[in-house]
Amino acid sequence: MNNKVRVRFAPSPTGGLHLGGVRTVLYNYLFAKHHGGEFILRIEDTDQSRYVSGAEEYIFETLKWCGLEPDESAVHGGNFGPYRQSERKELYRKYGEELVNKGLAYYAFDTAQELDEMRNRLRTDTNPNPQYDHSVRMQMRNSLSLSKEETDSLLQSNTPHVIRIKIPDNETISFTDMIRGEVSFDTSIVDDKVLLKGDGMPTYHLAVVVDDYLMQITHAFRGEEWLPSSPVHILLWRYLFGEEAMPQWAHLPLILGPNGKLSKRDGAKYGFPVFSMNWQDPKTGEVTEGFKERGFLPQAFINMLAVLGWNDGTEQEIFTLDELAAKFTIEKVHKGGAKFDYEKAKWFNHEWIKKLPASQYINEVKKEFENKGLSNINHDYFERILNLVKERCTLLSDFYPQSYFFFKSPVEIDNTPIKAKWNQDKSAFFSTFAKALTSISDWNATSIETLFKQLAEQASIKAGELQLPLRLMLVGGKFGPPVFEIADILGKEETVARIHYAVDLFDK
RNA sequence: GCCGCGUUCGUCUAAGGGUUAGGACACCACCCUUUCACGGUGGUGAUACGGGUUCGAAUCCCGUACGCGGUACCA
Repeated sequence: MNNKVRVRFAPSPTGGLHLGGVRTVLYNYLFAKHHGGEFILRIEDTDQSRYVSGAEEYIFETLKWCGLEPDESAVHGGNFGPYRQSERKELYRKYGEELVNKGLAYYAFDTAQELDEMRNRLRTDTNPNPQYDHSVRMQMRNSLSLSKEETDSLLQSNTPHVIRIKIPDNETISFTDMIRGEVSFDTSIVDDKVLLKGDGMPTYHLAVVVDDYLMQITHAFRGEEWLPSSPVHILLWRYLFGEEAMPQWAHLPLILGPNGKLSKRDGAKYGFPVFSMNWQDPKTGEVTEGFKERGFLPQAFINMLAVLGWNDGTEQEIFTLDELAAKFTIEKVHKGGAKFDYEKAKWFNHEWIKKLPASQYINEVKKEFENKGLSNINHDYFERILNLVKERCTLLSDFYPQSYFFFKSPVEIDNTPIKAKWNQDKSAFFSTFAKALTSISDWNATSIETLFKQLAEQASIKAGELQLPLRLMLVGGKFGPPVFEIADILGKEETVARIHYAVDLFDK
């Protein structure tokens, strides 16, 4: 076995991927690339009752959009498959039985009712959540409390059962987390977790250990909600494959919403996306909005997630994926949970819209224009416009309101900003200007502006006083890029037509 | 309840015994610009609390508070 870095992201296909999930993918990916290692995607679909159709496809689409393609997965292939735990079902039982044979685990025949009964019986104010552990295991129906004969006969008659790990009591288990350092637990408060379920599927606890071993995972990153169950996993490693073979672990801090743990409800409540892409629940039809559809660039989304809980030690904040891969180290991951800030997320997107040439996102924007009824847009013309207005756009969806006027002549113009100062002289100026424009031979922003200023001086009107009216004529509102640039792009004919139209309107 | 993890401006964070506690987002002011932005300059604003250790603590130790997570045949 070589010592090449191998990491995995192991989602459970139960719905859309939210911020925290994508960040976990990202950190896995960055760590792998940083070390020239491999990034594996493993689907943890061991709970058939929670399976949601479409969720797996969604995960792959998200990775594609983000540019975080796995080296190995159910769709990318690889030598350590299958990469779906449901397809590995047969593998797990033998490890469970190996543990039972070694006396480190046991068969348990308790029904759901019996478990309820035990918990109700033991529940008190100081122990609201009784566990199935060393203190009660001998009172339950399992291969420890039952005789060998009873157990065998139950097994032979196919009595539904699970395999539980037999957690030793009074032992301290510790490990070194790459982010948190030394962490330890007392096993007497750990319960005898189910390893193999009644339906023959493994639980997460068994599956993650077996698969991380079989897939030769060297470093494992997961959310900090897993920290409390780490002693179970360590014991499993010790019992099955040896602790030396165990991957190094890093428990990532959680991403929080405005009120604690970030949930998709927060998105609806506070008006920001929490999923990477739109997710429609196949059962309820409910749609949860995604960053993609909100108008985020994948580069910005990734960048924002990367620095939510990580920094490279300098003051740099804008990073490309390649830069991140080059600079990412797990030691620089912050220990505390991070509250997601939508305002800052938007800032990242704005920065990326400005940084990238419009050609990188022109197709997405064009799609939106088409949806709004503007089709047959000339590609080069459109690209020029996007580059001109991009610094005013925070989201991709801002491009339409910032530039639709290039494609639609203003019809109703609100002239209140200039109404008080509009007079005969100005009206005359614009008529002269329009006429003069017709004969410009070299049509560009500078020549238009020069002409405009010359004529203004001849008419003894301050050029500044004429700029806002001109803007209103060409744009229809008090916004947009520099007026002469607009005239330049609009072209001679259209510019002149808009001026004539508006002069008539303002004169009324 | 018990166990674990965490805690620096409103938010994301830097500073791993000696700094006027730095940067970014947001906010405010001014400049640039006779649109809206971009940009520039400046400003408001933080080491949760209490004890130690030390010449010296945001930094190390202990306690408290608060937050989050876990306590399923879910992951």
